[in-house]
Amino acid sequence: MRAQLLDRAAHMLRTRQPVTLRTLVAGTGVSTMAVYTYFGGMDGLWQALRQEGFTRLAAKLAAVAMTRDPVRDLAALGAAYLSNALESPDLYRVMFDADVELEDAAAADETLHCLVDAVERARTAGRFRDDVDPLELATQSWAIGHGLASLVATGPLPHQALGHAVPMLTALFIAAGDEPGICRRSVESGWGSAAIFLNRKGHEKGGG
Amino acid sequence: MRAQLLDRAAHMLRTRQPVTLRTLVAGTGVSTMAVYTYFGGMDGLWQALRQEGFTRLAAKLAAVAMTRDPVRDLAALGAAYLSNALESPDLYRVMFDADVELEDAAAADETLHCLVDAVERARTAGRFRDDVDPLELATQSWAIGHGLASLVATGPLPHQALGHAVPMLTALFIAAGDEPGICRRSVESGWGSAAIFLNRKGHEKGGG
DNA sequence: GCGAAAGCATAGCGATGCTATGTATTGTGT
DNA sequence: ACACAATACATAGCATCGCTATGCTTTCGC
Repeated sequence: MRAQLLDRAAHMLRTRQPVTLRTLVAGTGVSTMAVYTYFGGMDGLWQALRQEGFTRLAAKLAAVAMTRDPVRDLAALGAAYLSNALESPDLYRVMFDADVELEDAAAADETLHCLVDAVERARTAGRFRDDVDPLELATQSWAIGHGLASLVATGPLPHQALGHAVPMLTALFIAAGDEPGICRRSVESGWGSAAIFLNRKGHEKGGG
Repeated sequence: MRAQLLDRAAHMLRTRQPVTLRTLVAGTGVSTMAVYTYFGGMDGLWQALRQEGFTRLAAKLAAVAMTRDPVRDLAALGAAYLSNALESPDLYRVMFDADVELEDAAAADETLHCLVDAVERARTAGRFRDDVDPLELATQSWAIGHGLASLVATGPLPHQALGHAVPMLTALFIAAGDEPGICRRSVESGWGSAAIFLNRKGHEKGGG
């Protein structure tokens, strides 16, 4: 039942229906009190939705196949991140929008972990300098991804602006010590692994 | 009266009081209808607040003194951007948070204009390559600033994470053709011009 | 000084999230 | 199997939200 309500809330978010206490339970045959027994109120539901968003994101990132090229993997993770943000922009917005700020640092850190790992692999592989702090570079990559995703999801920038991720990540990794030519190829390769979504303008605007 | 309501709304935002139709007019001696005559409703007020946010930001950016070093200026603009976002994080959130998305592209473009100018100056000064698209590089700089500002303003990242802007902008500008050593000095110089706010943890948490 | 129009106050509407109370439904001990 | 306790859910009502309909006051045109 908890999962059913969460799925319904996510679906209503995706279909741009207003998610209110009454509209959420309408159609499920269940009453408003269920929201309180399971989430303790609407705030709890939003919080659970954010957790769900981070969980799905982590799953998407974990599904990215790692290769022998850690820089490529970093770009692939960035592409997966942006792809996920665009698949359900409203859920992505909820993940950062809300005023409730509980245990997000933990969830965000968890999500970032694979990025940190990839940076470490790149460093031990000699692609990045030894003085590169994996957590710092991962955070910077995240900031790039989030900046683009946020600007695109909230309106001001068009879809295709996500393509900026390629030169930005390339610049960041080159500054971390990677060789420019190789880096460019790696990033483009990683980006292409999941960029099908990103290069199409509005692959499915109205959710069916 | 319009300005008074706007200022009060901004103040309530800064002091974390809930901004509702009734709490907004309470204390001003004016009634709820004033909001409708001036803004046409709460949506109009939020929209006006966003406009106000962009206006203040544009003023802050315009107040940055331009120098002979356009790369330094770019970093100074970035620092001003982040400084403004941290001075009133709730207002900054409103600028991008809301579901209302009117004429923001115009306001955002206007705000970005000085960035584009600085990039063009850097290019004509020989700091950047000729094939650098000023609008693209300005947008990328903006994405970095917004990503950091957003992640810090919405919670997950601590204040000091804004310092990531220095290596990130440096990497971006070096990739645009600037000479690494000079670029680093320019960015650090520009960053230092307004970084007093940014390096202090929480310079005035509770608004007085 | 009179009619028109705009600015603002009052009261009430539907909808929101939430809580108090009542009713099943489940689990447990003997 | 039956009584009792605890949890899960439905119903009804509360305060508050943004908004609108209506009436009063001020201001402007002439």
